[in-house]
Amino acid sequence: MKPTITPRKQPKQARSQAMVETILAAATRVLTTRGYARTNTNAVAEEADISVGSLYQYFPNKDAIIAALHQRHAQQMRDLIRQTLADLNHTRPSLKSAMQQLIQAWMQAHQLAPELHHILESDTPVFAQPNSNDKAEEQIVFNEVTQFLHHYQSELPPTALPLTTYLVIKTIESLVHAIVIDPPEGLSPQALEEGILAMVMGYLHRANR
Amino acid sequence: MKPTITPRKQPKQARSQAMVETILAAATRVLTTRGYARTNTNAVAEEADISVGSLYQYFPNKDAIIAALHQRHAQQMRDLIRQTLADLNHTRPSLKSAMQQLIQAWMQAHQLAPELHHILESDTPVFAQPNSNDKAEEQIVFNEVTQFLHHYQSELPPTALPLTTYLVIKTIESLVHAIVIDPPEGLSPQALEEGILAMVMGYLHRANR
Amino acid sequence: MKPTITPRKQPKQARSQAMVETILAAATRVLTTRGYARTNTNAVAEEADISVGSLYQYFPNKDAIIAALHQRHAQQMRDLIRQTLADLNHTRPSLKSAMQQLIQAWMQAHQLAPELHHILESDTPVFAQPNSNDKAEEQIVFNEVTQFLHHYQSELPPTALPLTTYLVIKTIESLVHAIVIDPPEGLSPQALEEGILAMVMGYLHRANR
Amino acid sequence: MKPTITPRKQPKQARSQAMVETILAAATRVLTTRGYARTNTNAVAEEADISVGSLYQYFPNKDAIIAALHQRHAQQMRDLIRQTLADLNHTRPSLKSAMQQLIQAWMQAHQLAPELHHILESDTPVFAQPNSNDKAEEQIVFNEVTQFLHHYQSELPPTALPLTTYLVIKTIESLVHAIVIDPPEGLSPQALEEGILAMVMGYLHRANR
DNA sequence: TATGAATGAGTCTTCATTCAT
DNA sequence: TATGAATGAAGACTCATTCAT
Repeated sequence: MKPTITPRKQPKQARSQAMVETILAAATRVLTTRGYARTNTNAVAEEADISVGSLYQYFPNKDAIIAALHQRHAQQMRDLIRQTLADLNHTRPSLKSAMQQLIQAWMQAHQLAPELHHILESDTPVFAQPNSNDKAEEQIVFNEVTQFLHHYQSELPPTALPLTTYLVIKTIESLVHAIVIDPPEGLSPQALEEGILAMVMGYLHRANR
Repeated sequence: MKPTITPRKQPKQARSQAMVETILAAATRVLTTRGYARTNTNAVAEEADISVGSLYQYFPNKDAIIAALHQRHAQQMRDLIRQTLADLNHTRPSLKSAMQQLIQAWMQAHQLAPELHHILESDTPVFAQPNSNDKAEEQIVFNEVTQFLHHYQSELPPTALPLTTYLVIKTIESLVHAIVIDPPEGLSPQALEEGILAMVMGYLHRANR
Repeated sequence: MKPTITPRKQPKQARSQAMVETILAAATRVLTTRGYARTNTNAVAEEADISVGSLYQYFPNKDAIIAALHQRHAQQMRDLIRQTLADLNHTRPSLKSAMQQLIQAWMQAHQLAPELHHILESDTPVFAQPNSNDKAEEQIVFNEVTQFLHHYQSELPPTALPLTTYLVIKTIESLVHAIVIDPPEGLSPQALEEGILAMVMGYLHRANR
Repeated sequence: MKPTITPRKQPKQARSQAMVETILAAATRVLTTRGYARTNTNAVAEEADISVGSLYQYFPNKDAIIAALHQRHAQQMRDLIRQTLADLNHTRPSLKSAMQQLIQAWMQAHQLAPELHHILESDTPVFAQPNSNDKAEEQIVFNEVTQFLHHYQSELPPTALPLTTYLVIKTIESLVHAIVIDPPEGLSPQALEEGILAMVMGYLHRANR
């Protein structure tokens, strides 16, 4: 029923790519200023200083814009995480230090564009399931974390790694999200970050008890 | 700018109360079937087998219906959690057992109406901040958990209780949410539940190490 | 097409009459406070502290209420004018003095309920033509003024009396209306009233020149 | 509270201007045929043979259309009056002849679109006060008449000119309005027009007595 | 390729009126 | 007779999308 939400043209040419960026930037501004309900294609086009017609040259419909925004933002966050994971694979610090860096990376990822992130998570409808590309990317991060934890396997309790990975990722992700979106009063960012680390390390080291 | 979101009539009389229930039930059905974007007041009225006019006798506008749904659902979830907390305060089992029961309660709470929960969390715009009543209720649960943990203080590391409470609640809540909304393939519910418990217990007992 | 706009029951009984008055008073308040567009039957009923159903016992539809208001107000104004005419017929002062008193009467008539008058004249649709009763009443005033002027015929130029009457009435009525509804800045009420008198007297005495 | 009433686009381009004219013409037809209460935007759009959407491209809301109609009509009337005043300033006829021509101009002005005029005056709510532009235009006519009367000052009684102007304008305007909107039976237009002239001349020449 | 005027289906919301109690 | 909950037709307005230029 709902038409595709993937970009109409693969922006291979620099010109198109620039246009897409312009539109997404405009959409970000409109979205964060007015919220999803008041965001409409005409406003985005105007903000991008192009005509609606041109906008539809690059996106098949309104939701495709939001989807692209979502995707781009998620990609940027993932890139940051993956970069950190790559670094850790080189430096190979202690598990605790590694976890600390990972948590910090996640924190930074959430702070790339906190307003947009907030709106995308809370004010914007989900369009179908995250598409297969997203799923795949998500899986890559999952695999990389699994691999990464594998290096520390000797320190870990003999739980199946996938479960460990899943819980570690979700815990970090969720707690960071909660802290950034709705910072609890009376608890310092510092203490919260240490708390997350304690949570994850407590889990990873529980077997030693 | 946006008008009130609170119910138009305090449904004190049984009749009114029934009407409100009828409308919310219909709204739930429409919302979970079509999603927020395709949910409109006429459809809700039709589903409830009443006229739009009647609907507007009980709710000042469309969003007030969603808000009421949100509130009612959150209330039901909270009630279940608080009931469990009350029970635990009587039985006072071991910390581990208590946590296990608490996690199970949270799981049940999420399964009261998983579809509605999903839609409300992902497809529905936030209407301003959760209202003060919600905030207050949230705080009550927080306080009860704090108090509850207080009984086990001797077992816990000397961290400030509010931070501990915050992290425990958010962790349970987030992980349960993730598991219920998007169950990871290859990991059994059983294992996941144990994993959550391990996560929380690892955190709470980390000091003993 | 539009149903009748005359009161459903001739309020012969005191009880009914009182009810009608209550409703009209409430309608006046609502109308002057909110304007016609925002005046609705439910609001009037509420203001009158009765149920809508009861309201419809006394008026067949919304416009009948406005019509009745119009009629009652016009009647009160006419009564005041006619009273003055009757007085003048007794005292029989000079033409000039008579005209002065007549103008003052018209002024008072417009100030019986200036707000209601304003709304009725400017914000309220006309319902069909003024009904036959109105027409008749209007005619009576016209006749009385004609008769009254007849007494001063010797002073007047030999114009057909109906024309004279028409112009005198319309001139007084219109100027008083204009002054009351939208008082011109920089001109004192006193001066304006004298101006109207000068206008009418200039006209009536023009023949002597 | 009520949003603007001024046209959405300044119809600078010929195309837009034509569209605005089309809409106003359609609105005139609908308004005079059905009356204000039964005039709705969809009907106007249909009558204009355009879509509602297009209508809203040129007018921000329903009342803005009525307001524009009002304004355009008033402008046309004023133009006619002002043209006559300009002519009189050239020819400089006798006061009586001048007044006669002025009255006739006012008569013509009222007959530009008598039906529309009637509806606009009696069936249409006032939208706030006439806007500042209207006020200003009104003032211009007032000033022009004042200036015009100034040329005949020697013939006039020593009344302050503003008062004289106000009364002359209002009298002509009101009587012409009354005659055109609801012509009295038994009185010929000819006689009525002469009557108005006599009224105004009687007033202006009263001092000589 | 870009433009942006035009389209019109779709929604929310109001309120005069009815009628079962 | 009074009540007031229920009705649902009607209408203002938005905005995603198209297409002639």
